[in-house]
Amino acid sequence: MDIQENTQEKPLDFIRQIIADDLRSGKHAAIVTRFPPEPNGFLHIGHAKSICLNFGIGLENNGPCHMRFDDTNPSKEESAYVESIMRDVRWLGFDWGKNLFYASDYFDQLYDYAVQLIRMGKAYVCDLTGEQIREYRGTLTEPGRESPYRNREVAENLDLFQRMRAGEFDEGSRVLRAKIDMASPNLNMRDPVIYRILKVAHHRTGDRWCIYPMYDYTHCISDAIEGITHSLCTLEFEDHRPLYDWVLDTLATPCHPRQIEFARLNLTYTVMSKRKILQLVNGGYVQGWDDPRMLTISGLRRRGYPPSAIRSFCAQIGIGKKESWIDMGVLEDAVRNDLNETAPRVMGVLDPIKVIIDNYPESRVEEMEAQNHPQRPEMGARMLPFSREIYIEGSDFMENPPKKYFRLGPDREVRLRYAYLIRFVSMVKDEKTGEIVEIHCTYDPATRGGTAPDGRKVKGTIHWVSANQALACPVRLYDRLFTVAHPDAEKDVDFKDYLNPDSMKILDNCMVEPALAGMEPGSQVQFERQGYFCLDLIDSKKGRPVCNRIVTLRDSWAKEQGR
RNA sequence: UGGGGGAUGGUCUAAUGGUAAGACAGCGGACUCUGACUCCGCUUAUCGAGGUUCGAGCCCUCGUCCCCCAGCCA
Repeated sequence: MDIQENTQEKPLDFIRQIIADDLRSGKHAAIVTRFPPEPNGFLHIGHAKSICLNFGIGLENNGPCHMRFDDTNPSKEESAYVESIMRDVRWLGFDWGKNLFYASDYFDQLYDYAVQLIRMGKAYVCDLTGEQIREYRGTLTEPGRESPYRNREVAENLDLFQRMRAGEFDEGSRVLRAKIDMASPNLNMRDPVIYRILKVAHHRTGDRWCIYPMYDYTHCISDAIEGITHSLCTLEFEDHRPLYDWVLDTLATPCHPRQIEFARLNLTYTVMSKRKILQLVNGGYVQGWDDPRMLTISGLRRRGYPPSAIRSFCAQIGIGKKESWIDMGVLEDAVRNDLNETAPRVMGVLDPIKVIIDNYPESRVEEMEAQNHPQRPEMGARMLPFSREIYIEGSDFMENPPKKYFRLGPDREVRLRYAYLIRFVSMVKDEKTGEIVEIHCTYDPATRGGTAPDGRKVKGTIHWVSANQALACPVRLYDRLFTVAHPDAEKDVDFKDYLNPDSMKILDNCMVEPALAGMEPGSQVQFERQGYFCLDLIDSKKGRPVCNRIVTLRDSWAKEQGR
């Protein structure tokens, strides 16, 4: 697979420029990056940006990109998340080869480094409570005060730290802190906690440890151990960089990677934070983490997004330091572009209305040849059964059509795609409801295939399925989860108030062409004139498809009507 | 009123002292057996004020606005 598809001719983003400079100057002969998720939740489209960046840079420079789980907080982490994260990254098309790591692999080394820090007089065991530590830390504008335990002897610190590890003290009773500067204007430098007691089993190390290292201390050392050259993270870690550098400058680590921060992804019409996504799942607003309306990787997969579309989206939005909101339309555009190239075309009628072709022989069934992709003849053709009774789309007939309506109506002629020209004769309405229940037409036998030998022009072409051979197929129409571009913009309004009540519509009466019966769950198709759909991975069975709408086609008629 | 970042069309991204470019959105048109695709055209931007320079989005100065930081989370 050519994963570099969209990275070829674009100008380099600022991170890739730094990397190119480092290569050119000889600072580095090779590049090593890493993707460092915490296994405490599912990956979403925002992570995809980071994945594409880190693995993309790896691919471009023939350098590895390590997969490293940042698993230093066992109270939140589970191996189930490890599995799902690996699955999602692989599905996105990336491969870490043998470079699978866990921060927990480094617990022994991390401990040894901490002992070194103590020996250097650069770390101390502090007995202050959490609350006291906060009080001593000072505020944004006032310096902090030194802990009364700050000047403990090295020997005492060593002893206490060893006993912390041995489990002699209660959770929360003591921590190990780096001794830096309580007056620093950067709060992260005011003697940050680097180890805390957590009497919790770890998903990988079990009960071996009851003290666990903190992120700031762990991440930089893990990077250094692995020989990472460029450690890419999001903007909120900018303030942490001085601490990242302090640890690596203080300790004799194998190398000193450079941390570079970039802006995280924000998308309109959705929420991105783990906390809010969790609320949607736990509150039953969506049907789980892989609900097709969710922008989790698993949700996108279930929705039918090809990984290549997500990759090209990530390439398109670029990397910068400015906080930005990408319009959902850009993501949708990326899927349409991708699927337009690859998805076979198919006939599917979502809101069937029966058409009876009065002059067509009752028992006859013809086979009409239909292209699988009009622009790609190499994708071949299939045969569509045609007969006297067919279904067409409810919206393709109007009793009183407005101007510029090209479809079927009284006294009109339209083309049935790949079949015949038909002309309206009459319609039958339900006596009680007034609803149109069937339409009678005649066909022109001379127009087989869809072209009139007399050269007469027919503006409208509509899709159809043969009533007898059609396959009933439940369809779910998905739409944006929220009705406003920035659902979580207002602090005093619950973002859930903006949930789109029509984000999922379930249609039970859809009729699709028989070819769908032979398709594998997960396959993507275009229902001509309607949109891209996929056969649901879970609910579709061979021969009994259930389809999800991935995205609609652009629809200039709908736009016209909206005016 | 501490520290760290950031400001280019409606939204993203580029221009690395030398014609402000591309994508998405929008508008208009062509083509069309998908009102799709494709193609053509158009509208819309350098936060402000000074300065340096032949020349500034880019360099300097002073402002303005926005974001992040006071977890024993990552």
